[in-house]
Amino acid sequence: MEKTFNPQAIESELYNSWEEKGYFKPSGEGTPYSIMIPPPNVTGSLHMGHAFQDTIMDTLIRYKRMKGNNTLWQVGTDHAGIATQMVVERKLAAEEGKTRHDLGRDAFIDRIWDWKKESGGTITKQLRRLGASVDWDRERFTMDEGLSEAVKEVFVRLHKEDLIYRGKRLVNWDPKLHTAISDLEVENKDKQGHMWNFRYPLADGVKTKDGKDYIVVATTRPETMLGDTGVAVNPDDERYQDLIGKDILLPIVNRRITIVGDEHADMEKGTGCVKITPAHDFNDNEVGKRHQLPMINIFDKDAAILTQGESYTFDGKELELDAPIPERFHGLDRFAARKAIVAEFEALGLLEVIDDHSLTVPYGDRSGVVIEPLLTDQWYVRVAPLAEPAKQAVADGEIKFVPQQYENMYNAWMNDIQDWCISRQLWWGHRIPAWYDEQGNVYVGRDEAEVRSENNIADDVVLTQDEDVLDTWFSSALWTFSTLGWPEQTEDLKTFHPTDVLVTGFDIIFFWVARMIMMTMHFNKDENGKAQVPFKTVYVTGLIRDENGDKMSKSKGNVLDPIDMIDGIDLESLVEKRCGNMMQPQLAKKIEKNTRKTFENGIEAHGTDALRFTLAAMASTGRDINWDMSRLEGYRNFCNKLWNASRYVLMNTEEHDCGFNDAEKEYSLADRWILGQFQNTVRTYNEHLDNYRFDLAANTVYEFTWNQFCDWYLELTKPVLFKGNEAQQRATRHTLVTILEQLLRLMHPLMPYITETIWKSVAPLAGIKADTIMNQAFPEFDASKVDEAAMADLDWVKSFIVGIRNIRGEMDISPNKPLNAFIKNAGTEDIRRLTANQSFLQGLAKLETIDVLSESDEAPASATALVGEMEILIPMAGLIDVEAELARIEKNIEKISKDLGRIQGKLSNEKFVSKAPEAVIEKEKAKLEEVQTALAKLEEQKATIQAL
RNA sequence: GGGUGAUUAGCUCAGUUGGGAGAGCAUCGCCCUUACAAGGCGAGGGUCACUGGUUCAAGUCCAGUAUCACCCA
Repeated sequence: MEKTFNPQAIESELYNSWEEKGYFKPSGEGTPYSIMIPPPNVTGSLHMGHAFQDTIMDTLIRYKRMKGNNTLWQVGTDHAGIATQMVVERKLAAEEGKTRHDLGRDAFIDRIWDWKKESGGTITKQLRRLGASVDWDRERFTMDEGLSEAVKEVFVRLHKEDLIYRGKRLVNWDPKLHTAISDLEVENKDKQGHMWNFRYPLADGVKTKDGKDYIVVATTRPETMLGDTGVAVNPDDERYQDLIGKDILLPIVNRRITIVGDEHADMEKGTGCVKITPAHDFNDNEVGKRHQLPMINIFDKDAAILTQGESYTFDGKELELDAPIPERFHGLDRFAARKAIVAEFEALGLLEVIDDHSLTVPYGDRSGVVIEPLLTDQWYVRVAPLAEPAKQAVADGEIKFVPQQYENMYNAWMNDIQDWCISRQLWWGHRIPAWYDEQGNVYVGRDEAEVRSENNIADDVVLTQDEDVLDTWFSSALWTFSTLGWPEQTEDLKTFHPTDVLVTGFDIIFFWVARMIMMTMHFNKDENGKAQVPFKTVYVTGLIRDENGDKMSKSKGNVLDPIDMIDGIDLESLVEKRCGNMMQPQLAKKIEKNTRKTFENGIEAHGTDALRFTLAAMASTGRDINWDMSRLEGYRNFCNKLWNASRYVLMNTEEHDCGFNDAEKEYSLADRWILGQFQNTVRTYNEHLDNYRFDLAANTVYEFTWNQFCDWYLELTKPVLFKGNEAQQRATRHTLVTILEQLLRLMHPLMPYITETIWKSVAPLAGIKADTIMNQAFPEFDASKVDEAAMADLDWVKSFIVGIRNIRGEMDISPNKPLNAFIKNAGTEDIRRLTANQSFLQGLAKLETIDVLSESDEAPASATALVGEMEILIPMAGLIDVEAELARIEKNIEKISKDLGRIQGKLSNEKFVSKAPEAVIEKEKAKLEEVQTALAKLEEQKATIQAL
């Protein structure tokens, strides 16, 4: 074995061999256990968040696989409608100067498939590098044939059940991408803006209570006044009560609109009068609906002013109402229109005041432009009926969130759920299975033939399919069952559904998790007809942020590629990667500067195992993670530690008798101790994994490996291996091999590569003949191997050695210098332990002699260490000066006196003694005695030395 | 405005029935000791955000305040 662990040398080759041998496939035996990967965007690449979640999924899958479950980790990608279409459109524009319209729909879609072929491999390559043990033969894509069938089937069935409908509604319109988006795709940002106060003249000579012939409305969107169809005042507002039902003559367009009384108008806010534009504001829309005001649309698809307002009723019917718009506004963009309208009000003397105002502005999360509420024809899922069972499933504990607090978030959203706008004005996606005849009648069916036959439509009637596609999340919502073959009732579906765990980020609980629960429960029933949940547990991860706690994003240029953590990357390549091909090139300079500052020397290679271990170690419950390179380095060092410990074990066991036979074995105290320690580690580790506490599991195994196995046990084997008899050596070798072999199995789910590599050398020594660690049994706790007496004895040995090391450390005595030790005040138990472990003590504390003093013996002037009541003396002659030892004793006395004070305080408190549980009091009493003894010994030592 | 979470060592974070404040990294000292200098041994470092309450006992439970983050309106 190499002296330093070199991950690159082993990883890819191992992965390929695992994959080739089919180890990732379900075994077909044991209790099924399945996880569906949250499908990443096919044209994207995996970021640290994916690496995090994939590590957790792989850890769970490998853990369960080793426990004998029939495990399936289903892999796949989604087609990411808007994102993908945008990428290909940009590419097309950059390379050929064409738009998708130049190509036409079919040709453009072909281009997207080409692009998918070209870039789709990125993710699968990354997943392989991460060691993800997914069953590649089952890889799915949301746009593949089977899944498209499922999408169609679901759409048609929901439509038949009247759970899908089409309607002219106010939607979130993205004027840049020319598509509707769901409210989840809208990002609300707080902005500083203005509030314009306009005078709206009252018609028919009506006057307000204080004698004015106008009222003042306040608005943040002046341009929409062209589409105003009413003004609302609060019905309880005495200032305006008598104006309800009266008319206003809307300036500029000279339309008569009515004053209505509605709670929406807040008496405290502004003037108490609100203009109502039902076609361009969600709140106004509600008001309009309540008062049956007409809706007037004034914007086109670019959010520029129309030449003529379009008026509708709330049933979506066109109205006869004439809504002319003066020519000077025609075609103006909404922001230009705003300026023009304000200027005109000012010119008319109707602009009262402009106030600064902070407001929330909706932005499209993809396009970054301000979203416009717009009246369009869209398809909707009526979600409320689907939400009921979905809420119930969580309430009943059929689905558990880890951490549990996310249930609140889920419930809050589900309780106030809005219908889901599922149509998108895009080309890339599942085309909506609806056809129109020339009269505009709509028919839904699996294909045109079905539509014709079900509706008795003659062949000569022209039908055209809806141009729109479905929201990507519509197909993702079917992921757990569509990937298993639904609508066919396949064996896979029966075996692996419901799945066990969903591992995902909190940011898509609404987008995906909730919708998956609703869709799955609606379409999947068990043999008793009970709705099936998609998964039993939702493990919600936090976000991975950069070292400053900022969200990682391309535009900030602080994104890290997990592969760069694994393989390393030089600074220039990293700068190029972050600054090249940017949507906002003006940011490149700043990003370059930050990158050069944060990663002065680029990034070193750390290997997959170190990355995975780091991610696991930082995965505490649902909190965001601030990425910390030094943690990664620390865990890479851990890999190296494990590697070298294994080298030591192999060097001392290979080609030796390791006792996997009938030959006599004489186990040392250290052997019995480490076997027990390991069992305790196994127990806690299992518990932590079962509770999804990957951080604690990682810590447990780290602590055992480094602080127990390496720091103590390996050192304790040296005296045996170098000086012991054959039976002793055999037993220690047996223990070394046994512990290491099992430890590797224990760690395999977290660190697959290094464990497999070492295991292949170690397993044969333990008499195991197998190809891979992957399907070895997972270690289970065995109480019979925990020897409590050995644990106590070894604790004593440790304190002895640490005592000597303390003296050496604090007195600057080289660890190489052999010392002579005297023992004072030893009890019979001390003597037993001392004689039984001479070689350990001498070896690890580097002692030349250990002499036990009898009570009458005169002790030389010494530095002292305490083990219980026993004193270890290191003669000072020639080594230690009096002042230094006095200072050391003084420091200890101070420390212990503090403890003493605290304990005495407690025990002299009558309330404590009378109310605290007996066990606690006993513990304090024992502690008191211990501390008092130690203090007395120290004082005694101090006096002795002072007397010199 | 409503809700959730966070605040513990210089940094990143653990701390699960309330009972001696922990880890990794960083810092300081000594050591290239025959598995490992990506190492060994030792050391220093914290009014557990603040205020009040419950309790014999609070980082932990309760109430409030402050700051930050996120979600919703």
